Amino acid sequence: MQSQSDIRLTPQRQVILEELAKVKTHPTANEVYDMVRKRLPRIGLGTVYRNLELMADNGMILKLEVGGSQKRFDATTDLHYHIRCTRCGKVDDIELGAMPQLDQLAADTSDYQVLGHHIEFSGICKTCADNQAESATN
Amino acid sequence: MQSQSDIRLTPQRQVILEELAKVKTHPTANEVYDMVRKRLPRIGLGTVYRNLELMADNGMILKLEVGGSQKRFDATTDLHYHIRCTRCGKVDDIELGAMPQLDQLAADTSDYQVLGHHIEFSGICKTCADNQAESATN
DNA sequence: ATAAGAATAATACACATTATCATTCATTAA
DNA sequence: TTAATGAATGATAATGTGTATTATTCTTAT
Repeated sequence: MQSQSDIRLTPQRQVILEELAKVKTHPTANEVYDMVRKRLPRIGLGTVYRNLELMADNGMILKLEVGGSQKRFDATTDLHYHIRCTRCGKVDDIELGAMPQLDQLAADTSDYQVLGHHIEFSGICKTCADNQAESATN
Repeated sequence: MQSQSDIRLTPQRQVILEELAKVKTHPTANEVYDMVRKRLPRIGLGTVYRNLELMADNGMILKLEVGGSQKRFDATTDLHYHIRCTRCGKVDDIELGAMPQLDQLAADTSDYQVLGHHIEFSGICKTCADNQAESATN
């Protein structure tokens, strides 16, 4: 019944972790694949998927199951919230203090064993808003 | 530039709406398809997808982009939150007052034009917890 | 009744993710 | 050091969810 930190740090896993930690965005598996491939050109896409999943299960990284059709990954594992641009799909952190007490409230009002929560804002990012304003004045 | 309430209520759309309103769960498109097919055996899956999407755009229903690989649909359109069972994938409403003021906070601390938010709790539903307890005592 | 447009059903397609499996790599025990 | 064992990888096939296409059917207005 061990579920933590006994995974071997293969070169592939190390590079995946390093590349993920490098960026402040929240890349999809494919984007991670592209980043990693610059250093390990022969790595397989399956390996990236498999290891991202594994590291997320291990608590080493965070798997974001946000809106949109792709899952995203985050090297920062402490509780924080996100905002997603409905135009371009980009996901950013939102600077808003965590509210761990929500879990207790949810536990009180449901018959679930509550494990956690996530808040996802949606909106239009600055880039997309600017692009829109630009094409409107044309 | 109309985006509201001028869609024709075809028999298919009516049945989709009725079946969705009947359940308190948050079915996937495929589940809606199965429900609707009992009354309209010749309906196509594409029709279900197309119309769920259309009605969501229209604000008649809610499209939930929660964790897991499938989108879910909800006949209740006012702001409320959800909890998802990480075992079976089921999604239930959580009885927790809406916090619309979060949008303002998010707007203050980001350069997004904030449109809304959603809170998704995760946990283990009673059924799954009971099943687990049962097999543990065997 | 007829023409014009909208909606449907069937099907093909696209994309993200998972499964399979032969090969390679790492580790352990002689 | 070497043989054996199991884990991880890379290549590829398969699956599943959702979207696009298109010929046909249905509505509606005349």
